[in-house]
Amino acid sequence: MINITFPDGSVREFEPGITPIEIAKNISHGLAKKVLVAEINNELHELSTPITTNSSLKLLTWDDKNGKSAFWHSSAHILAEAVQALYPNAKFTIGPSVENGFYYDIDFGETSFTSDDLPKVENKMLDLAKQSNPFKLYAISKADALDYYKKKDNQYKVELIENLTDGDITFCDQGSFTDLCRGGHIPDTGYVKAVKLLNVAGAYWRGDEKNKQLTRIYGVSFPKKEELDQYLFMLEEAKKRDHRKLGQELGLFAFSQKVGKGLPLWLPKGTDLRERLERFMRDAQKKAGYLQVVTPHIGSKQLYITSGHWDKYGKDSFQPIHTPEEDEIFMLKPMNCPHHCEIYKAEPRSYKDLPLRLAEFGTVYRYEQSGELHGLTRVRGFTQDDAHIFCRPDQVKEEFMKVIDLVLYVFKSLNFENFTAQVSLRDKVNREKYIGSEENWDKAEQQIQEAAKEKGLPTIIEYGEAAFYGPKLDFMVRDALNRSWQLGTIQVDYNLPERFELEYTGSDNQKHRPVMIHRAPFGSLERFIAVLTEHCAGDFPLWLTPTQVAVLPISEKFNDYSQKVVDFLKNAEIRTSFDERAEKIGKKIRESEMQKTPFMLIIGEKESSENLVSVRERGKGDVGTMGLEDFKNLVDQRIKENFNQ
RNA sequence: GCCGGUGUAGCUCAGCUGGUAGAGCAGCUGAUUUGUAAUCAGCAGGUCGCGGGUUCGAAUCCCCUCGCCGGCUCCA
Repeated sequence: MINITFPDGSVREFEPGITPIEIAKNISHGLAKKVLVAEINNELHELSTPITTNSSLKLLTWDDKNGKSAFWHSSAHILAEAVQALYPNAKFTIGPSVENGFYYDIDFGETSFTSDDLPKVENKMLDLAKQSNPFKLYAISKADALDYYKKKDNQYKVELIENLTDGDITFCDQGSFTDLCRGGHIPDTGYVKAVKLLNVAGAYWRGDEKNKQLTRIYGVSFPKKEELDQYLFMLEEAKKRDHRKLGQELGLFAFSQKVGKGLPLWLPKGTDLRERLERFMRDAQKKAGYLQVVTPHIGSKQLYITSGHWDKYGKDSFQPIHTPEEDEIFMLKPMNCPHHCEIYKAEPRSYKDLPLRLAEFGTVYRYEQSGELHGLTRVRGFTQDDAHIFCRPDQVKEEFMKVIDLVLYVFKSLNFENFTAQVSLRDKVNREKYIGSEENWDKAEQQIQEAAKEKGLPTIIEYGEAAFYGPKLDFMVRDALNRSWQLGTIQVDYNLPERFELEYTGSDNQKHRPVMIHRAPFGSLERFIAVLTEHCAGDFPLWLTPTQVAVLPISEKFNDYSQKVVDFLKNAEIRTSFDERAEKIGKKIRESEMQKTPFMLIIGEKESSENLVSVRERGKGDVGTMGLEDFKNLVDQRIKENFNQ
């Protein structure tokens, strides 16, 4: 007999060779129907895999992350089978599951495949699913595997197999389709009840832009039709939160083809919101000991030769600006750090001056690839809430922790809860692409991780994601469509102090080199506002929103009293709009609702004769009448609630 | 930058296989004076993204180019 250990720690005995599906049946009929795949000793296996030794076993269903992965991965096989049936010459490469579905990268050769072709593939997939063909995993020798794909003239699979070890290679059959695959499938295709192919896209073989571009088909599948409907509904809802749509509807920003792509134009309301955010950050930074500075939008070529950016990015940047006379060359500034280094150098520094924290809302320009531009999240001209902290090596960790506090304060004030912290370290192998000493890197990487840990941040570590000059800690937040964006960033830099020969006099009266920390809690105002907009679906917090109150007279007869209300509110520094048109109240309310105005004051006969306002609050509806002072107090109280929660 | 899609009035969109453009909303004018998500009527508004070609004739077909959208690659 063998011992099987379950996730709850319980252990049961079974005959050697028993399969997970038999164990599931043994536990309950319901479970046996629901279970999709098994995790045996922490590895995904088919339910038909015999277990011969003492093992741990987790029976995974649709409710488990890995259960979904197996389901979607298996769906990718069905996608391939459908494509093979319709396009016999298509060559298959890889087809994994992803966070929300699956894809398959396919070389269609000369045939063009477009989104118009998706429905017929989708239908074929459903046909194949209905056949309930079992997924059969079996071992194959490297020679036979290579032979199989060489006959099919599939250089991609051949390349994959060549990198595998003989003895570890498995194929998986379902219906008439065979694929190289390491396993972890659902029992048969019949489990897939609903399929939606979402889009086609180009993707480079092995993610390298020098390689051939393949056609990637994205899809998602479900064990129940209703779940697909729900998912599609959710996607529609998410689109309504898109900051590009809301930005236009709420009059926050615009783009102009004439001005140029990736160059946002801030409209009055957007500017209002943006300036308020700036003020918020400026105040927080003042308390945290930052000093505000201002630097020009351009800098001489020499500045960037010193910083090293000229060599590394010169060719891929906006091209230099030449003056009419002499050989003067300037560049649009792609970052603020070199300027700040020169501010550091403007006077001699003592160890007593450190840390020196220089902050600037610095507008920078970067030549981003055209295909990368995306609303406000990826633009060519943007403003960072930048600051550089120059400190002694022994202050790095403490400064780092203070910045984490600041970022968390910002996130809390704006009700961001779903963020992750990503620690980006060097690539474990290719060390030559990083500058700076091994010792400094090790020290910095360690300090970042310690600081994050002590602050209790939920972190993920990514190797190879560090900047070339130092490791970093990024705060990642998702947009409406679940795409992940980097917002706040904290980066250690041992490079620029070296290149700019920054120094301070220590207590030993010797010259020492400071460490530089780059940090931007918002990241950029553009991206931050984009993600914030999607996060709150345009319902900005009361303290931040451009228009806090709309005053809506029921008829023009009450415009005079309404004007008094408006004056009172403006005097109380409450941002107020006044709709004095001769429209019906229903229409005025509707339009204010669509503008997501937090408060509306409805003014009619009763209000004007009794010096009252009738209050309609966002999300609550009519909350009754009150005097002006009481209303002002209500607004103040709501603002406080946001910060105290 | 690459693959695919797309581009008609300020906005959202219609316009079949080629016969020189239409709706709703917004705007303007007038009427209406209204009680918690759209009052009515009239008017005005477009070199159909730009440039070229095919054709007797192009929003529609072809080529080029620009913007936008979905991915890929990139992101100091």
